Amino acid sequence: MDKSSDKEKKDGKSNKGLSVGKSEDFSTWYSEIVQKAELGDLRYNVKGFLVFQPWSVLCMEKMYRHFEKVLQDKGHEPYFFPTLIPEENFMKEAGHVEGFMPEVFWVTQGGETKFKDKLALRPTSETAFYQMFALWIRSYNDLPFKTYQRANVFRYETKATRPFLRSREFHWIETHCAFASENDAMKQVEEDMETTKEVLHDSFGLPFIFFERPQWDTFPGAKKTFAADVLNPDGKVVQQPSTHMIKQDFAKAFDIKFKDKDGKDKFVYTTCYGPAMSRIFASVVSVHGDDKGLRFPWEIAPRHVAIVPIDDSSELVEKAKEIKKRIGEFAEVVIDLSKKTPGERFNSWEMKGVPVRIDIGKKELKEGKLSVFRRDLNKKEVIAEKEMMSYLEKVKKESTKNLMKGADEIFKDRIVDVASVKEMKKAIDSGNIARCEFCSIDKDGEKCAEVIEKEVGAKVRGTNLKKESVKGKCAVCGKKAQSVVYVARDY
RNA sequence: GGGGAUGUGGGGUAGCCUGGUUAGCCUAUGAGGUUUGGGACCUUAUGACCCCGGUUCAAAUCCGGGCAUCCCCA
Repeated sequence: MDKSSDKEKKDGKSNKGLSVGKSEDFSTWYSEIVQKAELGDLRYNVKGFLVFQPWSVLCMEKMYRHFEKVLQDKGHEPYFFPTLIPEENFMKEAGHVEGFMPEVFWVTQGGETKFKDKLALRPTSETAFYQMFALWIRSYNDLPFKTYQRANVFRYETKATRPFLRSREFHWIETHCAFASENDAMKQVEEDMETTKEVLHDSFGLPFIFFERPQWDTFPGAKKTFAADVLNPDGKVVQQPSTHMIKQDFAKAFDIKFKDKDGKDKFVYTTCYGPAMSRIFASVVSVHGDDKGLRFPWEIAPRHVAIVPIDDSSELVEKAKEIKKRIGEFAEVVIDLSKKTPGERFNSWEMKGVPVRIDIGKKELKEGKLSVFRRDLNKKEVIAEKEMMSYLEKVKKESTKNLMKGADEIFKDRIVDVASVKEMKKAIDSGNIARCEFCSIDKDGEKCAEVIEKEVGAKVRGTNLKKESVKGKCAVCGKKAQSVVYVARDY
């Protein structure tokens, strides 16, 4: 047998499972898991767009529900705004225009009629919300005014697109809020950061660092931008929710005024916050996944339990149904009646990442026991059937914590202090985040940041919100340092 | 922004250099059957050369153009 047919055989087999471990080749692992666990179908024939398949949709729906509940509890009211934004709105705020223009999809025609004023497919909805804010907000009694919507937005990305991580259409929540004072607005920004921690870390198990972005890297039209960076296994960071303290320029451009207690008309202060479900999903996949495939925190698992009857005899199928009924509302259960061999079904549920698998065969039936497998620990054990519910409760309670614990380890030892560009390059090239003293994250520091981009191929992510003491010199230009910044490659 | 590749059934690929039979293989999918405790097997069926032009008796293969996609570097 020659080499090429050996390879074919190997390739053929790998088509079912993953051909590489996550740690040995993350990039290949990621594209494989997207296809093989049926998260998304990339064959849709518009570049940068993909079909979201059930296994990812079910998870993202849960994320949405969770996020929306937290936001509503904190006083945000839900809206659905139109997808189209008139060019006129869009052009009102100069900084915004400059930042988003290169990425906007335009609708220029309806049927045969060419529009005189084209319409933007929203890349974000400030300019849609704000014109309505101007109509709705009258008095200080209307403030704070806190809204959100779940929406899909469109951006003509010029960087390489990747499924879920960066697509030209993505799914997110955007909050838009208005306040009477800058102080109130700043408190909202802090609340947004707290929300991010509650949801992303405490519920979804994703570790991140919140940075204040340098002045040259703020949201177009914002005064200050704070963003959570999640670290990927390959050492690159992914920007997750960001929250923005917006300049009053927007309120002025859209004429959003309120009559204050003193009888005077004043402009509001606005903030916005944008957690992207599709991108958070990408982080859940890449952070929690292992060599066998996906793993999910219980709360956002597409399904919780898969029951695999070893063969298709009616007694086993009946037993599976009975167990499903008994689990009832406690967890979402699928019974796998596909005609694949048991081994293949075991493997495919592990790849798909259900937290618990229950195998039922004649052996279990006879002994009144169940073979159970928990994905967080990849541990298989035999339990008495009557212990089933307490076992599920235990896994529900522990599995998210276990994943979180594993994920928190990621940052450990990955932050390396450096004092020169050379050291920085070395640290970044070996998959770390570099931390150094830096002249300034105001405009003055931009030149040094450009040097870093050019020499190291990485970006200044900003300053950690936890205050860090500065005593030395900028690692790039050698002038007196004012900040400690983190530098990383990003997606 | 710069560079390098590649387009062959649903997915992954061989064939291309050196033009020539019915375009091979793995996988997926449909049907039938034997199986079933960690990625089974048999029979059978469906299904492809990116587009336009050129060279030629003959093009998946060579040439030109277009379109699309992927990778790397800064």
